[in-house]
Amino acid sequence: MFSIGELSKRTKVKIPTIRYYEEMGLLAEAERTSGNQRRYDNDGLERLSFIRHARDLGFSIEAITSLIELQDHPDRSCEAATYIASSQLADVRAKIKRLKLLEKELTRISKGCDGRGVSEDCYVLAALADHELCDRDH
Amino acid sequence: MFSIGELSKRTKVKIPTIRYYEEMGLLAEAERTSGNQRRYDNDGLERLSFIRHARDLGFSIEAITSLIELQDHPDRSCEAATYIASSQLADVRAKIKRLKLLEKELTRISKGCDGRGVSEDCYVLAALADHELCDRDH
DNA sequence: CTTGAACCTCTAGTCACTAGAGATTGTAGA
DNA sequence: TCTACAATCTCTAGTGACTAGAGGTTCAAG
Repeated sequence: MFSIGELSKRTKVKIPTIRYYEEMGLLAEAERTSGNQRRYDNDGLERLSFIRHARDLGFSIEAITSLIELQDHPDRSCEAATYIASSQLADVRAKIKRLKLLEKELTRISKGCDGRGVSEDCYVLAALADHELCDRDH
Repeated sequence: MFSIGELSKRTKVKIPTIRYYEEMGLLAEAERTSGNQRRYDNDGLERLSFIRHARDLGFSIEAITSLIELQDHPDRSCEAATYIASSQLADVRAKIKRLKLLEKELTRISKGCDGRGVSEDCYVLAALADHELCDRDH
């Protein structure tokens, strides 16, 4: 049995965040000492690691809640879990695509006034003002 | 002179968002009719387009505030603006890098239980629970 | 002059935390 | 056993960039 601070250190999840997860129902309510402090065991550690990993992968709290529910009801859980993971993957791919477009345009914009003589107007500001200069929509 | 609804239509920025930008000081306070409704001219339209474009590119409200200040004080504005744009670009590139790692891992996870026979435990959940399976840290 | 769409302000909610105040508890050393 | 102080507790409020809704007012077409 260990304290919230210990759990925090082991999982690298900040203390207020742990309490927040508990409040949100992601984490079961922890046992308490007679003095009302939380105590955790290995189960709590594993569950929090799971949550942390899923958050790192960009799953929303809502999605994680679903995944946890699936863990507790193993019937059909595999298909549902795969579905959630695939949606997440599609989401990530869409974000990458969009960011690449942004990268392209920002590269163009940033190159405006490099080492060479600075013209009267700032190219960066002009580029931002004039959407027509963009190669594509966004 | 046109109304906030008209401005919204032309810029594709929602009405409450326009008011929010005004409140944040991004947009100058609009002129008002005798009945207290906002009226905009071409200047307002251009400034909002600028803001919208910058937001689309992921610039924060804070960064846009700086860019707008630069527009009003053209001395040295070019270097400063280029700096802001470059930071933004670095940020975007970092995000892309991170998302690509996530994509890789999610692909691996999603492939767990495809069409073939569903095993006893869900691979997706197991993969999420066990960080050790990851190729890299995140 | 009437009607109803569009506008106004204000408050509160979203997501996933984070920060701080003020009080209580746990624990190591004397 | 006492003391000191680090760690914990609950609670409220703040973050960024909006979004939603209530309840009231104004504009413009017919």
